[in-house]
Amino acid sequence: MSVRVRFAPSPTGHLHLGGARTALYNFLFARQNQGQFILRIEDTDSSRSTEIAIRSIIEDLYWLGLKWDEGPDVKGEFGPYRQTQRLFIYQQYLKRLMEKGYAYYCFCTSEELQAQREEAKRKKITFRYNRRCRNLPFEEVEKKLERSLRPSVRFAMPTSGETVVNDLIRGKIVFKHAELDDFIIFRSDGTPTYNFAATIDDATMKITHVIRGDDHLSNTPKQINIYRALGLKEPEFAHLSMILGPDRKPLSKRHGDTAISEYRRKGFLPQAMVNYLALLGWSYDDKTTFFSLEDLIKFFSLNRVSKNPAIFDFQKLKWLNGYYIRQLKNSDLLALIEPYFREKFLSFDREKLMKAIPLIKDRITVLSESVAWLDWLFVKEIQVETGSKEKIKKDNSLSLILNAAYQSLSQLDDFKAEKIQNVLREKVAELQVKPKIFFQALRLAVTGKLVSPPLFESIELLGKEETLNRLKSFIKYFA
RNA sequence: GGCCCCAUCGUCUAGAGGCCUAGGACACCGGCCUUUCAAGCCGGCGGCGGGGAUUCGAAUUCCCCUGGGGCCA
Repeated sequence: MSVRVRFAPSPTGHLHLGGARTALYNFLFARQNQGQFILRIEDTDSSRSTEIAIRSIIEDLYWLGLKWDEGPDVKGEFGPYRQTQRLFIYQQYLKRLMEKGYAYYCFCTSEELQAQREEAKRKKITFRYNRRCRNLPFEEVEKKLERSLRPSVRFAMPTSGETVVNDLIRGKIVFKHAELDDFIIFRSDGTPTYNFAATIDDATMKITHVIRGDDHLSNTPKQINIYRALGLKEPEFAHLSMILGPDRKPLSKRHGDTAISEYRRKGFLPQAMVNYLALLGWSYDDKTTFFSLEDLIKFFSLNRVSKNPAIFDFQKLKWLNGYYIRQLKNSDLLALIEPYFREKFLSFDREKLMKAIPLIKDRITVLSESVAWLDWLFVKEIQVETGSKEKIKKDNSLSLILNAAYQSLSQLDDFKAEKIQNVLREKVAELQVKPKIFFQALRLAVTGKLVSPPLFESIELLGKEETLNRLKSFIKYFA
């Protein structure tokens, strides 16, 4: 039987890092086994689900390069792929469960249940539903229904024995039935609960491997019992541990960006995201670090997925992103950073930007940073960083240096980096100043910054006329 | 509170009884290169949560504790 896995997000917000990793692992597992990867939207909580979120999740998954074989936007024979459109299926299976005696109406009110809860608390025992409605006589059920009481529906769990989950990552986990409750599978408003809907979906979509977050581990015995009650074949389970923030709490907004779309916007590359996420909880061996999606399809395996929760390391992601930026062809990098320049400048010289790429390629770690590295090249008037002048030499050598540089450069016809360097170095020797002082002064006058791309190449790019203009006005106002 | 999961450098991890004087990567520190910042190269710092047990021998197996997390309430 061919492998079928799914990623089943709730469209209540953006695709976040944890979800992306789960999707990635599912995708890899499917591809590696020539199986099917399915996208299912768990939008039963319609109050919090939005169309925008669905679109954004889909967009982010595609951006990461994770394509699915069946989903809301890709037809497949097990659809529909949105839970809100599958209500009729849940009702069908609910009916079957009721007929087989594995589900029953529960007329207990929330007040009654609350009272039970409080009593349990008082007696310091664990609250468990007392199963009062489990064996209601048929006539009584009928009578209550006729009085149009709106019952919920509970699943009749086995009362003894145990359910064993053979988790592909964690191994054997035993849950005693005595610990498990007759949980609600249909609410009194006629909507299915998560555990029921997800299970029926997985079963009817013929999912063979459920790879999902750790937070569902405790739900698994309930779900397995639904499969069994229905006589359906259970899938394999693999539970991934969570991604945590630096404080070891589940990753959330207060730890910084958690949405994939945010990373995309700032200029992270999908290659880096995929590589980083793959390594966050999985490893191939003791040294290999770089993996393309193709590599991962080849090398990924569930039994090398780590059991411990992983703390998200933004630094390492950035480092990886810088690495992938350096691997890019210049023309590709140009295309990627252009949007950031369009956002900042009404118009700019695209040729110039292309030529500037080698100067920043080793320096940027996120695409959006390219603007701060090169803005001086495209503005009419540079902004001199406050306090920067004070950081370089304070005596009057500043004007001396800049005048000398002006003189040399103005006499230079072949305005190329190498030539620029030559004449300036001559000046440095002649004036007997430290190269650092000389060049930092010049850098500040030309770019307005003390940290910039390599100076001579920068000056060449700026062009003779503009360079001289900047020197002149800098001398006038600052030196 | 009940049940469940997890535990190796600050972080991600390698490690499935002797190959471990615990390996790699990020971060950090130092050096080289150098006009700044990077990149690159070289080097350094740094860890098996604690206690028992099994064994000739334990990071590795078992038990307890502690800590973190999840689900249910």
